[in-house]
Amino acid sequence: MPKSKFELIYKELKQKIEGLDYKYRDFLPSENIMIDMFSCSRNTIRRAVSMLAEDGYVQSLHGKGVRVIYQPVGQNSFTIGGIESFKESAARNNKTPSTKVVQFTEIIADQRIYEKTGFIVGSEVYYIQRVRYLDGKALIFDINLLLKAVVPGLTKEVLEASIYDYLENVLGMQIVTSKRKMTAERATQIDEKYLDLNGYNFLAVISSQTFNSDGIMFEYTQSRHRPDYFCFYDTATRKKSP
Amino acid sequence: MPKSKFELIYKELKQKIEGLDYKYRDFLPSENIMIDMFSCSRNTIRRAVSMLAEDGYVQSLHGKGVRVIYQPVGQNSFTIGGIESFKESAARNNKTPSTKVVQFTEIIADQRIYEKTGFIVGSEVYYIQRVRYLDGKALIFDINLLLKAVVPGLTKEVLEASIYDYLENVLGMQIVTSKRKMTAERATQIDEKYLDLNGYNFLAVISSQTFNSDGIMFEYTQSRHRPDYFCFYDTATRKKSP
DNA sequence: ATAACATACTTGTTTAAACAAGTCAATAGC
DNA sequence: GCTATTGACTTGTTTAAACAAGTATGTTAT
Repeated sequence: MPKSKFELIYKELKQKIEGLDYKYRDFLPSENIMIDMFSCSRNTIRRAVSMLAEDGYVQSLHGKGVRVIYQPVGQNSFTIGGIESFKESAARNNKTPSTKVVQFTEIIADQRIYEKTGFIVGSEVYYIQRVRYLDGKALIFDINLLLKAVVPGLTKEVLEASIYDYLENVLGMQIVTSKRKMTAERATQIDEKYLDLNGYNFLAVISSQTFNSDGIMFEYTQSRHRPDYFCFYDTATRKKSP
Repeated sequence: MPKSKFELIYKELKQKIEGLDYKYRDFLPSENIMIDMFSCSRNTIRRAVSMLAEDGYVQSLHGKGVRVIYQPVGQNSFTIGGIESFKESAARNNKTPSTKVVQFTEIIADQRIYEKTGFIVGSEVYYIQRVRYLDGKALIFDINLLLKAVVPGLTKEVLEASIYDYLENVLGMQIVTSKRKMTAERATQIDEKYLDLNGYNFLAVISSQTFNSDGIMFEYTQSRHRPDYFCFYDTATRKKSP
């Protein structure tokens, strides 16, 4: 699977920053130096560096250089990254995941569902509820709506394993963009029924719409997390305004 | 203030998408067409389009075109955008903002503060607590720590207005990168004392570190929001992995 | 009819070059 | 000693070109 050059450079620089070869407040080698290091053009370097800037790993200082602003993070809560499956996140957070399917039916999207999820009225969708366990504790309650047309042969076994694995490796679908919304909500009776809430009466909720490589929104997910095991990271860069 | 070409194109396309000139699931004009429309090079177009993709406004489909995936959002809660001041967010959400300073002292960063905020031990910092009102309701509790060396002449008047205004327009400082963390937390006694919690016993919390154009982290902020007035949006794009 | 191919599109990657603009230190001139 | 300028760096913007690769639609040959 030959990756593109800028991705390789991006990955290598990222690893060096995470491995503290380049430390917080250090400068990366200048573009001209990196051109020799990686034997590529300036544009390719700049592309890799700008990806690191998007990740909040570095910041470019006009006329001076590119400074590392990455700081290693203390890992006690469950962090949410880019687009990751539950299994991938669990692995990154060094937890053992498991999943129980508690609901698996089909419905037709009506006006109310459209407003909540974005599925066009009349679409046939799977409606799924799952409880996610980390190291044996029921910490996350997932509600999935999946476009039936895009995921025809869905079974309970797939749901207990990983939908993303199935989509990407079996159906060959590529997940590309995910729009997410973060809120905090009171726990419902269903949350209380299925989760180990440990006294909490509220949850951190991520609602997301996922688009495949055809630009079709094929999934709506709501993940309801116990707050003490939840953490969402984000980096923003200021755009010149008015 | 002459902006760069790619920013102008980005802005124009963004407005057309928000104004529904290009609607959900539409394709943008092809790159070659836009080269003529804006009389510029292909790279410049591609840069503007990739910014829209980062915003979750469009998605590129190899060999086919660039599809709009922007959907207008229902506006009942307080949404968080890129890097925005409280005043800017309030304006965008059509609310009248006001601010009360309830604490304004100076402290020296110790080990505990370093671990929580990232300020180097021994730094002199301002410690500020403010209550933020939207349409008269006390909804947000803000804790700010600001590096004194970077913001020398800070006064209570500035805090009641807008720190960002002061930094950008008076001190000429540019805010560039912001690293943020989203969590949900139980309300403290201080929260209960100052906020109209309306029965809620928990809050949505955003903790952020802000870097200026010298790459210096000069601010740590914790914003504690009443959950029913809080919403955080984000877009992620999948990167090819191992 | 159908399969295969050609072709004219689309976006994706990479290189090269030129110029603008910010930073910093050494040097020249006072 | 001090200031001003120069020059050598840095990143930022823009154009141009070539080739790769995915998609759609035609036409051709079976």
